[in-house]
Amino acid sequence: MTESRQHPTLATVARAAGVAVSTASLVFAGKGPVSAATKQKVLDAATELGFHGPDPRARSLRNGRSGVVGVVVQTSVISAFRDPVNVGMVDGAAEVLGEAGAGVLLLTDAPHARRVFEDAPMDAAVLTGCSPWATELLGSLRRRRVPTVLVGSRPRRGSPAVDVDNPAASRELAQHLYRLGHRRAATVTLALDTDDAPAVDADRLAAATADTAAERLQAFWDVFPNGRALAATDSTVEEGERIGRMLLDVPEPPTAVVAQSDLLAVGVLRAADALGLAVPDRLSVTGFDGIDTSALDPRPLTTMRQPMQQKGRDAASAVLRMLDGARPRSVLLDCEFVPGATAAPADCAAQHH
Amino acid sequence: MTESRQHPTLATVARAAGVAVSTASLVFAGKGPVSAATKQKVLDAATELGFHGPDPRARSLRNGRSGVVGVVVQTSVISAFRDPVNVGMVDGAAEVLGEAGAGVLLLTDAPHARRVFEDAPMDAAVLTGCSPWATELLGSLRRRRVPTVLVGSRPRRGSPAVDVDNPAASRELAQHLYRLGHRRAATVTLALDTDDAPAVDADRLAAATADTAAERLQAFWDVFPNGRALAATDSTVEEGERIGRMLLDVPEPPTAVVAQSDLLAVGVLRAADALGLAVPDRLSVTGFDGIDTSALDPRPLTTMRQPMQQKGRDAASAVLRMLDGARPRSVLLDCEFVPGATAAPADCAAQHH
DNA sequence: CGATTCGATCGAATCGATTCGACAGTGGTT
DNA sequence: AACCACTGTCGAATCGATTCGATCGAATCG
Repeated sequence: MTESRQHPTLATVARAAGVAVSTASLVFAGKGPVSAATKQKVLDAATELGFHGPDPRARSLRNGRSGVVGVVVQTSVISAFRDPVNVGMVDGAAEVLGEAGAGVLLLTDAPHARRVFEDAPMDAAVLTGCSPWATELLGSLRRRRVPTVLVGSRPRRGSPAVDVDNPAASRELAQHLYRLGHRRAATVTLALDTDDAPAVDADRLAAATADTAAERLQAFWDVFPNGRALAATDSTVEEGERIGRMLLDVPEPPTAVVAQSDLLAVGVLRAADALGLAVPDRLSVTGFDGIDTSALDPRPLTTMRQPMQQKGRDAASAVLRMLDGARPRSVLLDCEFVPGATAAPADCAAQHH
Repeated sequence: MTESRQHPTLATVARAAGVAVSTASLVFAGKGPVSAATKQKVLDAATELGFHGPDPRARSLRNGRSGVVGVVVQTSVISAFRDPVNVGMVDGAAEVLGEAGAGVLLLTDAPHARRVFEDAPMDAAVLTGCSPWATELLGSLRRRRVPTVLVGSRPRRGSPAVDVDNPAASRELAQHLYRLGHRRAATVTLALDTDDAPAVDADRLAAATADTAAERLQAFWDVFPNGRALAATDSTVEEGERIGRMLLDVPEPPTAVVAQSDLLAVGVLRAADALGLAVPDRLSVTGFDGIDTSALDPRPLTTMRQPMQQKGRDAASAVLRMLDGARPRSVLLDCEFVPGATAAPADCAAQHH
């Protein structure tokens, strides 16, 4: 009686129902053979005592699973989720994980959250992006024997990766411009490393820590070997405009700019507007991602649409398979070319300028 | 020796170091008095065996804390995070929780994720928004004795709430318009309930499930008792434009539109543009939130800036205090009026139209 | 009718840590 | 010399479930 005000546990309920704890457990697990009468007795006792299912903590200790998958995004939540690509990815992952009964533990690589990262109960992890910390975080996860899937980088140390085929997609965009007659092209890359300086040369590419940015730049240079490349620090419209101005506000501006993300591309469009360069007449601009930019700019972007949510879904199912002991292979998803209206044949006047 | 390939546990390490489990535990907890020599022995044994800290699952069972706080957003991640207000809130919460060593479990009120919601290990929860499910979810959390803080709704059933002072802020905006001479005003509300129909009357307001939308509408009607009100289904630019057209494409359009969010306000601006109504000369538009809309529209919005991240931070610290046994009071944050450039004195021509 | 299954239930071990009370040794106080 | 406070260490109980093997009565079979 003195325990009537305590947290009810399986033991409490079992006692009240006059059965063994193990039997009560069977009832809640829905397994084993339990007579209807006993089941009802247990359920009644549970309602009576206000017991609403077994404690997840105890359960997770016993079966070694917490039912939680960590999803690690770069830097802060706010800056990661400013980019619809990340949001789409997390959404896709949350969808699949949710259906499988697993929760999403949102983690960042921020230093002040390292304690959480190290201590958080998680059965598996999805590590997105390519921060300089990624390697370190991956190491920590491997030590803890947490199966990990990478998103947006190459497979490493036995962890499979889910990503789009960046080289193919980027080459397709560059070649599209090349076939339209463009010979003077430039590119705005995503962050390649922690360096804030925009100038990018072959050495910096070789030392880059961000696989995605590096692959896309390499593909660009495969098609335009002498194309100028400047690195943005973030995938935002503002950065796109800033770098765009640097590329376009010169005596002999390029006739085409390949931006490594749609947000950057919109920024380049703004820069072009400000400098009086008509798009696509005088300047062609391509993006990457295929997000909805209609709210940002009326001109539909020429871009590659990448399946963001699918990336999240695939990463999630890979991670779930790893929990079942499988060793899933890396996944390379295809992008889809979106013609848009920001790329056109190279303007003769501009070429002969 | 046969256990050399097993998961190392505290017990394994203790045995290898020749000390008791309890002593080894002291070492990792950094508590109790342990001699430097013993400490080193344990640490060495741990490195040797590849033991990297105690298992969070076991720890959480023992001390009844998992170090995880659930953050519940409405519907899917992708639609919740389309709104910068939610992102800012989650970011603020993640920041405070991270510093306190707690993880963020991202949950949705989606039906297919109910199992996760019920079973997830969490010590406390932050419940955002006012979906029709909120009451039910709150009930479930209370049964599980999970301390909960609400964001964006009124305090309920002993759960404190963190929110901005919607009545005051909304009244301030409406009065601003009134003082500018506007007498024919209309409003675009956020979703009031699950009904998709735009028309809103006093009865619907009385039955509304979304506190925020209801409070803002009430304040609007306090100032403009006969103002027309239409409800959006989402806080998006598209919805703003759709409802904006319904409000403005009539014989005698209002001279001012109060939108309940900045995204809706930008949509109204678009609708005004499309109908040839100059802003702010012929039409004044106000928003709410104070997000950065520069990428969406060059005209700085007249709006109320709400401290989104602060909401998240306050909710997080309230929840942490509840974990310490306190019963924190609800928090009402102030908004800041942003003059912007989309509200101007009522145009005489329009008034006399 | 005795032997065999099968279904329902129970007891006890286990998951991996935390923590409290006990205990031995050490140095200082009167 | 007897006593005390304190430090460092240990053993054992505990958190709340899951699960395996054992048990026992009843139904089935030859």
